[in-house]
Amino acid sequence: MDEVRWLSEREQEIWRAFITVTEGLTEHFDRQLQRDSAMPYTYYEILVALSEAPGRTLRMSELAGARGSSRSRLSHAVARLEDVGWVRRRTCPTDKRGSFAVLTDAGFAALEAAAPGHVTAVREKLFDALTPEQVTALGEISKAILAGLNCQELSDPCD
Amino acid sequence: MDEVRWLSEREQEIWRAFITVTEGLTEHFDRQLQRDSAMPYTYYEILVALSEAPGRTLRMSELAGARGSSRSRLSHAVARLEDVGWVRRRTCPTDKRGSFAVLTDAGFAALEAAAPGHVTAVREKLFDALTPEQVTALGEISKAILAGLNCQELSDPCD
DNA sequence: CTCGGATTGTTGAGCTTTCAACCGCACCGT
DNA sequence: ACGGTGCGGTTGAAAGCTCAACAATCCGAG
Repeated sequence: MDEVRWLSEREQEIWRAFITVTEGLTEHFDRQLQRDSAMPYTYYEILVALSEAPGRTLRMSELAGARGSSRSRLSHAVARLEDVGWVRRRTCPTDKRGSFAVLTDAGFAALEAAAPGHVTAVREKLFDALTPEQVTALGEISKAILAGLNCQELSDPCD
Repeated sequence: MDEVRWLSEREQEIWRAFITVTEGLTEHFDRQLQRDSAMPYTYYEILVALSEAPGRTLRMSELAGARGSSRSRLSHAVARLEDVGWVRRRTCPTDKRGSFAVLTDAGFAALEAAAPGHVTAVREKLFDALTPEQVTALGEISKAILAGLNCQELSDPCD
């Protein structure tokens, strides 16, 4: 089974449209947050995750795992967020290898300030562009793709 | 109309799933290309665009505009692609400001070598995960979002 | 013809991400 | 207790992207 199943004309068109959308949306949201709130989208995600956690605190590994971020990336990011005073690190008492990341009041305030603009952008550019049926379909499509993505990063097909 | 239209529980769930998918897919494809063909996805896109152009040649601005890339990004990228010998620059005879980017034979060969793996990844992770109806829906959804994205980067609503 | 503004493309600095190497600590078997 | 294995997290270098500034050229108005 060495044969490549190339994309048909129609599939190519859909693929191009899809990839253009993902790039366009992420760029749009990233720019909006950077411009209005001086943070990249990935940092916004970190602040959100922390704000929803009990005690606004998460282990580094949980924070990394919650979203698909690598440990290294998160470590750098949290270092930067510490510099601007939005996050603080605390050592874990029960496991001295571990680290907690804690959202500071300043960080929470920054998130509160950033949220309206971001949510508005998401609504305008994503939900307002779609019919209710399309929104539903998008949800199901996303879950279907996610299932296929997570099933293995190992090498072999999951079916 | 200063009120923020927050996302409902359901909308949040869909949004999260969608953003996770886009991040997951782009990371997956980027890794695959980097691992198997030593190029990031953005470079792959540049090679594809050039390979489809007449004479495998495009003006820098056309190349940038074809995909949503900034001039700066493209300039850096082409510089790098020139270093590895996949692209060559030529000055434009009719407009001395302009530059052509030309795909070399080595670049075309690299693209031919990279394509099967990439297309296979796209098929496995995207198309195989969806039903035919979902594929159709994804195409329409993408076009709808694109229309909303392009209508203005200026500032004001397009409706 | 000439000047001013717009266009094309490049450059360098700063920031984020990735990759590989690494340290310290926990856990487990002996 | 001891030693190995592996986890949790950090670090530094290299690579890519963004942003702002810039150089060179083109174009149009006077």
